[in-house]
Amino acid sequence: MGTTSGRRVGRPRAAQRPDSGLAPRAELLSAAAELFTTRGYAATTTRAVAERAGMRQASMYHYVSGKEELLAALLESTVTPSLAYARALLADDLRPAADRLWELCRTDVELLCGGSHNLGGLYLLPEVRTERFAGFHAVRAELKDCYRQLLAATAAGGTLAKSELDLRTDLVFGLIEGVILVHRSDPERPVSDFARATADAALRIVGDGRDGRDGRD
Amino acid sequence: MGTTSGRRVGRPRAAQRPDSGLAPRAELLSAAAELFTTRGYAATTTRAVAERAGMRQASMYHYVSGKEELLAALLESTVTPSLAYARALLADDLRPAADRLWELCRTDVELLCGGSHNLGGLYLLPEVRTERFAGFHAVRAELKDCYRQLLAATAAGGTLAKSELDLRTDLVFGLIEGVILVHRSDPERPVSDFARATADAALRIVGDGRDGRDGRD
DNA sequence: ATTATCTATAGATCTATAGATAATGC
DNA sequence: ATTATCTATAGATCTATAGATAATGC
Repeated sequence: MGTTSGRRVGRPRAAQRPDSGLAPRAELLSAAAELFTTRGYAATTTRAVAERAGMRQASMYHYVSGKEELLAALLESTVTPSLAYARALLADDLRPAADRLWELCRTDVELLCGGSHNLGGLYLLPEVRTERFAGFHAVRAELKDCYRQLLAATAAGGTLAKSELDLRTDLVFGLIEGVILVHRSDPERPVSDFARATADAALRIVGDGRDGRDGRD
Repeated sequence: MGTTSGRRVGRPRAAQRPDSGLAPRAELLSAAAELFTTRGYAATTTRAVAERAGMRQASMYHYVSGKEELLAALLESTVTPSLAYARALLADDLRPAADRLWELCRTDVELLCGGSHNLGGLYLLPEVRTERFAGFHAVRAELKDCYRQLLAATAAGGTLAKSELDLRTDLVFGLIEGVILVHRSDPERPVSDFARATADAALRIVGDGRDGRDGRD
């Protein structure tokens, strides 16, 4: 993987820094994650990304085709693990749907807020709405559909008309994604507590009264 | 106001279009609102704003000092009316706090989603976090504090410890602001219904069971 | 020979200012 | 004379490519 040894092929970097242990492409992604989330996508230059990853601006093009590829990769990395987990939960039809929905919410919040960078914040960038990120949007739509199916399978969800079900799905999904903003406003709060509290809130929106679903609190 | 008559002082515009009826500064703000929300702040050029407002790029500087001033003005215009209303509700101590909180949520969603542009979406721009917009942040913090006070005054809120109160305030406030994203995903839904549903959801997060607060539905 | 990097730069912006111009007002 | 606009442009970017260079590999 090129991460291991000390001596590496190719011209040495101009400004060498302590080895991050990451492969160059991963370093670029990490740098982009930080800069895109804190300064915004459009405001971040290729120079800023490359330099933070320890290389010169032009060298970046050895690994990626440009900024767009970085953003696309980051977006998909945010949502793909959630989808995998959501599908597993959907298949596990022994557990009550409300428990599984709670668990999905909790895990999503942990994933969104847990990473070192506020990756979930990338959802919110206006640039993301463009055609270029259709792949991400498709995965996200599937994830939302998992939410809808779980919600429909709960006791409270079963009683709702379709339009009302769609509305509550949107509200729950909106709460989970919007939670990024909340986390931003108080990053001190322990993520695991926060994730549980958000999942509780989500189930209250669904209309399920029970709290403290995992026995704690 | 210069809006009234047909013949106006000064060199005529190069590309004249049907009179929008707005004063030039208002035209600029409206153009900026649309472009900032749909394409993002950093990605929007002064040329794009000016041209959409019907004037050449350089002419914009006759009315504003640059893009930042436009964004600052738009942000404050979004949050100032909410704050005024929140204060009025806070002072009206005859009505139950839960009713007033519900009303505040509903009105905020209407204001955020109701305008022709998705102005609330500006909150989400990463650029907004900078020092330059301290004025906006101050007003927003006051608004959030109104939410906290109303929430604390509800029956359910009165039983909460301080940290739990802060958490629920953040969740409710996050839901209201995040609702912009939900609205984006389905702009067809009638705003007034949506606003009521969101206010219901907010009160469920607070822990107050009652629904359909204004007697409808 | 292969590879990962570098330096240099052309071409395409974008912002903000300087100075000219075409209206109305008096 | 005053005003609102225009055209033109200097200076400051920023992206993406071309071509050179300094390592290891064989």
